[in-house]
Amino acid sequence: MRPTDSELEILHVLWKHGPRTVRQVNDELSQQRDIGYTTTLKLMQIMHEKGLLTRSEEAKSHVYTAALGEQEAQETLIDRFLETTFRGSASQLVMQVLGRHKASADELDEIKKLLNNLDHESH
Amino acid sequence: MRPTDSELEILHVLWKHGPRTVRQVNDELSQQRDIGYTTTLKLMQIMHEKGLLTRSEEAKSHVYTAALGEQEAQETLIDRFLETTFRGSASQLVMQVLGRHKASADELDEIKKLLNNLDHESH
DNA sequence: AGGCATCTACGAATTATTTCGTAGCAAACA
DNA sequence: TGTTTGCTACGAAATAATTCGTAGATGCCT
Repeated sequence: MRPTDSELEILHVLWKHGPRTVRQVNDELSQQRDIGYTTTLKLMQIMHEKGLLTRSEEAKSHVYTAALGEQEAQETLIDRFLETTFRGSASQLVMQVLGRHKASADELDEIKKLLNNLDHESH
Repeated sequence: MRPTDSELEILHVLWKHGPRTVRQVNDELSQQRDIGYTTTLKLMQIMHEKGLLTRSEEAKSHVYTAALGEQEAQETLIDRFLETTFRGSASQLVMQVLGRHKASADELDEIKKLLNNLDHESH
């Protein structure tokens, strides 16, 4: 299941805040950009059909929940991005990202730690 | 200028082999998947309109060249991907990629070297 | 009860992308 | 010269993604 960009916007809201109604999601999205209520509604209905969201219909306003975790979604998207943009070369992607985007010292340390672990595994 | 997935396929061919005719690009793409000649032609014409490709019309078969470098294109795409999928957190992206995709020992070394350089810059 | 607010569902317009058929032109060939 | 081959240009269909208007239901408020 490959979320589109608009679908990702919605998923981000649900990942961050937990289960939400269309109204709540729309309020959040409205802060970021112009978007009509029925647009959000339709998107979430389609995502529900696709299985990206589950929903409880008990209350008058349905409450939606992301059907997949953030990591899980990111994995799918990375695979695809890596393939289309870097022809599968993970290290090339990493190098470009590190070269261009700032990471804090702590984050750099974390990455180094991870690298060392990878080294040990391969010995 | 944001290349689509199909456009990227074509750019990859041109980056790898240098200037090529529609026929040559199509021959290459045909090895990867089913695609009609006029599909490739149309795509490349549109990319030309958009300014993604330049072309020489001297010969009967036009010769196309990528108008932007591979790195340059990757930068644009990374920025967007980082934003939509990781909400801008570069280190999170790097961690996920390293955790999930194999890189050779040499590549890991290169990444470490880069990390050390980044460290020094920040001191 | 009557009117207002809020919700869902649905249809449809719009835009972008991908795909390919057809037509017309020009060079190569028999 | 007439036919075949290979090219470009163009139009348009098919698909996907995004957007929003309208209609109908339900509950709330006076």
